[in-house]
Amino acid sequence: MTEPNRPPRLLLLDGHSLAYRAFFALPVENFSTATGQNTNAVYGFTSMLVNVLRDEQPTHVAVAFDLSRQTFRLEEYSEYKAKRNKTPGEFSSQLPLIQRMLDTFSIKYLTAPGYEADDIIATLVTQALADETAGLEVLILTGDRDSLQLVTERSTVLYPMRGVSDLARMTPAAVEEKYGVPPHRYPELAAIVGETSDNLPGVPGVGAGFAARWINTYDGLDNVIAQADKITGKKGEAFREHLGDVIRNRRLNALVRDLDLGVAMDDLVLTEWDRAAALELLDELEFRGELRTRILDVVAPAEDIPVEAGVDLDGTTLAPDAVAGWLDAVGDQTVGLSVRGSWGSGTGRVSGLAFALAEGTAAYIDVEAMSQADDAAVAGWLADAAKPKVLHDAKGPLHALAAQGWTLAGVVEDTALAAYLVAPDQRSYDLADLTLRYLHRELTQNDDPDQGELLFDEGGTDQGGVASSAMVQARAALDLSAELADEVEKAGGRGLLTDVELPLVRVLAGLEQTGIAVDTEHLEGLEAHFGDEVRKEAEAAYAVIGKEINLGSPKQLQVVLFDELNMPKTKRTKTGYTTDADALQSLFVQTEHPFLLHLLRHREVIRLRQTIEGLLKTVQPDGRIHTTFHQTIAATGRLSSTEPNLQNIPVRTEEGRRIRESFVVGAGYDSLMTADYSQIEMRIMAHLSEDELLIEAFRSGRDFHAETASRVFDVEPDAVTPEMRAKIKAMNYGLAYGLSAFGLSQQLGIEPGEARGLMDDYFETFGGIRDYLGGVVDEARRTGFTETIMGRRRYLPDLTSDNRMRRESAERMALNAPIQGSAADLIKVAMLRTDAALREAGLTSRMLLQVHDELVFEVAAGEADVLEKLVREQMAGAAELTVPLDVSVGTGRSWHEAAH
DNA sequence: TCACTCACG
DNA sequence: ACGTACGTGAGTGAG
Repeated sequence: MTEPNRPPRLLLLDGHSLAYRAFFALPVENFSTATGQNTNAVYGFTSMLVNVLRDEQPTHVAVAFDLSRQTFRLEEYSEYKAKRNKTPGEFSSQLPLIQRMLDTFSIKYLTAPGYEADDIIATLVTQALADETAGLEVLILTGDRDSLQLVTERSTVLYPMRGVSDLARMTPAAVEEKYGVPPHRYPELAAIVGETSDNLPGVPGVGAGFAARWINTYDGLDNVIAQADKITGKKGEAFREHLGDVIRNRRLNALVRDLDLGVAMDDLVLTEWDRAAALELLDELEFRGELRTRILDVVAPAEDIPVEAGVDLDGTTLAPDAVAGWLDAVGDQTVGLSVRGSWGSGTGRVSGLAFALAEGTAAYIDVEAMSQADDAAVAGWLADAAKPKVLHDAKGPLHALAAQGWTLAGVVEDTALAAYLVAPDQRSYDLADLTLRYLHRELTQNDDPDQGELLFDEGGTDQGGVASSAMVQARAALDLSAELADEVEKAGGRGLLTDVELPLVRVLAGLEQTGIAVDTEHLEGLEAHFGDEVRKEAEAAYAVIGKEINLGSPKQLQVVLFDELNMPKTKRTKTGYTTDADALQSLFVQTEHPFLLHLLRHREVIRLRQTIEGLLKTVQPDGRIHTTFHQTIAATGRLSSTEPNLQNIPVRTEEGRRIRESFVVGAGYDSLMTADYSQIEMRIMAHLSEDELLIEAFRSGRDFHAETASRVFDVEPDAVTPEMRAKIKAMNYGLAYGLSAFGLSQQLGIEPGEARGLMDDYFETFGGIRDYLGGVVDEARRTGFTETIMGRRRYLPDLTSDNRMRRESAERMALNAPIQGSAADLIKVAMLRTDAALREAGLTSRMLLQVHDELVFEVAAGEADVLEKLVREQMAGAAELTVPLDVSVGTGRSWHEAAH
């Protein structure tokens, strides 16, 4: 299944030239199987192919091969390609393997007797571009420069630069830039210059520069030839002398564009691949490492996996009073549990429960029709920690069950969390997606006996299929947990899952259920205040430009700023020029136009008003906001918060902080307390890098940024100026993001040169950091993933991308993931420890929020001191690092006051 | 639905 | 030559 809106894109590969390049680029001795089969060309070719499939997402693909050396060109010119070494057997033997690989990917490969791969590609390009309505874009991956003549606005050549890893993107502009002639004139130039690899000599002493100049001056090779007499000097002489060669070259390097290949574009559509055959071939070629993973990632997106047979399920709808007996019979078996009903943060109801057992039986209980005895039996079983249960995404069901008055214990697996740890970059962890991806079956009950079926006992009723779909889901969760257990194990994530993520579900459910109290009157007052400001600024802005526009429309703004007011153009975005705050600020510095000030201020206050409106809408009848925390969204391991997002409440400006005044202590409690880790990410950096100076800076307990600044600038700590400190602070923060000199210069408003110098000095001082950061990327490239202190992995296949932007982006992710992810690990552990300690100590105070490095608590009367001590202890002791974990604590009536 | 902008750590 | 710091969520405009 292809995504419906994917642009149609045809990828054509010159199999021969690419494999040939790979053959010489990769050392044979590193690529051969136990049986002595060489695989370097297969490896290199496949690697290029999957990278381009991944980076370019073509919808149609074909690979062209030369059939033999016997082509029409050889017939015309017996010396054609004569200087080429005899194709070594080590190479030829790999071509059939490449073709088998293509078969398993369901990619067509084509040959044509008497013609070369180039001619096949030229023909397909011509076919593809002829049909304007299809709108196919064409990409040609080839190591043969003759194909440059095929470049147009809609067809691009990807040309391998060195070896097999870097691709040059040859658009018409790039061809013109590199050779000085447009693509259709490239073969004219090549005819003059000659092509050594094809044994086609050109005009001696004439290079691409002169050839391009002639072609441009006389408007094409034909005219150059016609007016050859006019060319003066030695080069002109040489040209006239070798005119025959030039004409022959031009004839031979013209690609044939009208072969009868007998294929239509529709035949080249990428379709389902043969997973079993591909795995078998990968095994046979002994491709075990990173390429295997990359292939499976790229060629096997979840939706393309063929659906295998379903499962038989022997299902029962339990009649009233039958529940206890059924659950008794289950004993201590692990049960897949699916909860029907609805839920939100701290609310919900249960309408049905489905249980599935590994042996194939399943049962459904209509909760609304249950007897009292059933209720008791269910309650007992749910609360029994010795009855192991598997759920998918347990936090929602936990809320619903709690609302029903049921406690859930004995959750041994959450398949959403397991799948997240195995591959944290996924967009969704839907049960249906995972079932398809890991179990290769659809998450629906099946009426087709060949595909497995759902059987009901005689007495069973299933109105609308509710019971059967619930049982199918319970079964899917159970089967998935078994399947994912291996994957989790392989990814080294078992400890993290069992000791951190799984128990955290309960803590998060608690936070959501508790919520945080809001002073709605205060919020409403602010809303009115900022509303006034918005109107005032809008009117002032309209007055300046003499008309009313929608200030919230970047498009209308661009018209005003760049067309009407003729301001200098800002940085480009996809659709125009940016109007973000940085750009407006810089425009103001240049033009001092008052419209900009009103616009900026309007943005600021409308934003605050929006934030307030959003918050007011989410206040529940209990006067509190109950956010939802998501545990499987951030690829680094962080939590996220939605409806509303309480992790991005303004704090950086005075006005913004007024919103924090609205988050207040609730009835029955004394105050709010915040506790946050200071410089958690730099401390992790110190721990991971083992940089002695950095560790020392933290152990000293003095101002960290000033301390590091004094080291970099080599001055006494007292002599560190605010400017020096600010620069090093920006540097310290940027480190964990994979900073660039450019980024740092932007941040600080200094010249890139100065930023570069600053970085050099910094890394000179903290050599351990430099070595660590370099090592992280190398290691990740080798293994395919990064790892946090607690072994949380993030896979970054783009580290080997041929696309420079993607590759560098992946490198920055690789730098950041262990830092941000380790910090996430730490605070999760801190939450678990704190939660346990609160219960242990029997305190009434409770945890309300987590904001990445900060925890917010509601403090019960008389518990302030003991709570602070407890929280400090649990947070600081969350991990044993080579540097101390510093926790700072504040208390107050509101979140604002509780800041420190 | 995507692009832009901007809030947080 | 080209784009430029990591990770999120939400509201709005526009196609």
